[in-house]
Amino acid sequence: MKRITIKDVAREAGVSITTVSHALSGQGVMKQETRDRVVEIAKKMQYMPDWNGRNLKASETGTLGVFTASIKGYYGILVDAMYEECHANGYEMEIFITDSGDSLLQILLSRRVDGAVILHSGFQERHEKVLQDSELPTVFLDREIQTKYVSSVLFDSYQTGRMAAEYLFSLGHRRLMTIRGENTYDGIERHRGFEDYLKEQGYPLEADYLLNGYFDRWKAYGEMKQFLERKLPLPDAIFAANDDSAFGCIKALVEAGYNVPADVSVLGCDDIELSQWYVPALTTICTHMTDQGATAMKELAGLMRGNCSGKLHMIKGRIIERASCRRAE
Amino acid sequence: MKRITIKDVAREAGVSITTVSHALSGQGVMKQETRDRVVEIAKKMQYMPDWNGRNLKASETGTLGVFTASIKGYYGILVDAMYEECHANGYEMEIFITDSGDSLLQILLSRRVDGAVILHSGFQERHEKVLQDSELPTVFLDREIQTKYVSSVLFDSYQTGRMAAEYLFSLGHRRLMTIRGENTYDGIERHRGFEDYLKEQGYPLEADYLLNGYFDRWKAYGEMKQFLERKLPLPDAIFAANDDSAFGCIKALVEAGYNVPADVSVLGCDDIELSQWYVPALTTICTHMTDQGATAMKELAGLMRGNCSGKLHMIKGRIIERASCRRAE
DNA sequence: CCATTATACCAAAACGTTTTTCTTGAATCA
DNA sequence: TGATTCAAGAAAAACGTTTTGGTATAATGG
Repeated sequence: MKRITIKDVAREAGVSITTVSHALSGQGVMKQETRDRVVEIAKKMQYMPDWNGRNLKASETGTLGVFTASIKGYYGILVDAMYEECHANGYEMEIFITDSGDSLLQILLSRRVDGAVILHSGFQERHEKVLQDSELPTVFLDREIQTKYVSSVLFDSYQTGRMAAEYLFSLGHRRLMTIRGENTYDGIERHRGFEDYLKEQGYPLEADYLLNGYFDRWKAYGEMKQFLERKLPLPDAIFAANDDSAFGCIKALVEAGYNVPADVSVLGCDDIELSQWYVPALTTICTHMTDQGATAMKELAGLMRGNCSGKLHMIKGRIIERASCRRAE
Repeated sequence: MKRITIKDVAREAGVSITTVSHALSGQGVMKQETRDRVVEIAKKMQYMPDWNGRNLKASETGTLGVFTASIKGYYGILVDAMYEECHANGYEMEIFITDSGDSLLQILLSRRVDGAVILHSGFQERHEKVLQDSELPTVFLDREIQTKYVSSVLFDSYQTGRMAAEYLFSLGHRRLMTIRGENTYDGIERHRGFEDYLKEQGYPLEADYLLNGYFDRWKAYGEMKQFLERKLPLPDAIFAANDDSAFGCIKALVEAGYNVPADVSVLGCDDIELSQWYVPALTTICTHMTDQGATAMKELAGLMRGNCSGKLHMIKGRIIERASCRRAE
């Protein structure tokens, strides 16, 4: 690959590289004519300053890094929201997809980003320590860390679980089922809140009515199908840990000849775009994913401007009533 | 932000920076004891070689760049597929989201990527010329460019449009409607194929039966609703330029009291994940999006290994029969 | 006419690496 | 013993920039 450097431009223009640099950046003093000529030549030669060379010298790169394990589905929405906010604040955004916390840290320390948003379950305590030492402004999106240079944005999963139970209770349902997502911190918290509320109300969750959906449509579909084959009494209502498992669950119910919500109410969680398009339109708890991503990036941009760190933004769920839940007679 | 450099390690270990570099990379000759000690110290200090410094020297960075205007929806799926393939080939992947072809080019030339996949409608002819000069191995995912260093992966949109018409014809439908996506090259081609086939069969598309959906659910929904208010005869079948507009279209039909497919068949295009979950399950043309992304990255990886360039991978659509289309009596 | 100032430009240092070349002292060989 | 090789490591150059600190030449002031 050929690379056109500042030297090439300097040679072509018959000036020093200093002059080229100054001409292009608008710095220094020189004849307007020289400046124009150099700019013209640089343009004609399609010269673009090398990012490595430039930023080796510079202390700031104008770039914020986003570190995640995936940009699929849920993560894609978060990252996309960050992008908008990042640009709105005049920063470039770089996305780094990494498998492990180790590689994350390596990239974090070796690449020149001015700040970072981290959304990675592989990031562990030992990594936190190193991050702390690096003094890089950082926002975490999936855990609570508040130190110097570090803020976090958190979704209140426990409260959401409680909210789900409370809502279904308020509709008059008492025999509840849940399809939990047990593979993430988020899922565990949602479930804990749900179960706590039921226990407090004196209707603790029965073992047969706890299904494992792993936040996955097909897993939830399979679990539900299996449950239906056991011919146990149908629950009044089901809380699915996310919209995806709600869809899987509804599919199994519909295929077995049941009607949602006439025979059983189903409550989802997330409010992904599909939910309003589904038939029946899904009643769900909005987790404000776009808001989560935007808030994280906004907080980071604030940190960059010197705002005080150590903040915690707690984002709360909100019930979106549609057609998949109904009041018990 | 504090940065630990090779100098810091050298000072701490009481050796030269050369020795540190050699010790860490396993190069050069030195006492095993020295090597071990330096490695140990570097680890303890959490030293990570700076990417800028390193790659300023190196000719290859082991990184492939993906250039796109968005990672939302459709694009997210493509990019995600690329990521898998990229890592499988031992490369790191960097995603650059840019607004314009100009900024794309700027990043392309200034960042050190070994190769690039471009999926950006803002990339224009004048940019192609510059790219050509740079000799960077590149794969385009949305247009046909085949030159030295450049290959392309294309979805056969024209053929897909024909296929759609042919399929609906084969079901016995004659009065066809289409909701086209006129804002992209892809959409224009799909539509052209669709209309050509109808013309050839002697049933040219009537003007009232051509709706503009811009590949968008809500736009399609609005257009369809507006059409229904005009009380023109319902078409036998509708070809929506993508699944999203199919959903919008079906929603409008259902709200107006019609049944899909009993009253009208609807054929989508893309086969996004939701399609099989929708009610009715959407009959659609699979565009193999994951395959498109993976193929592009695989081709790029091949280019990197010196495979000959200038290839064109044409990906064909395939009808997925589900529940939204039925045979005419 | 000498000292000062302004103009227009350039040389060199610095950024953090890797790599090539060089130095030093010890060991081996003839 | 003097020449040669080897080991272990260091100095220096290179990568492409920006920035700091010059250096000529011309213009100005007294």
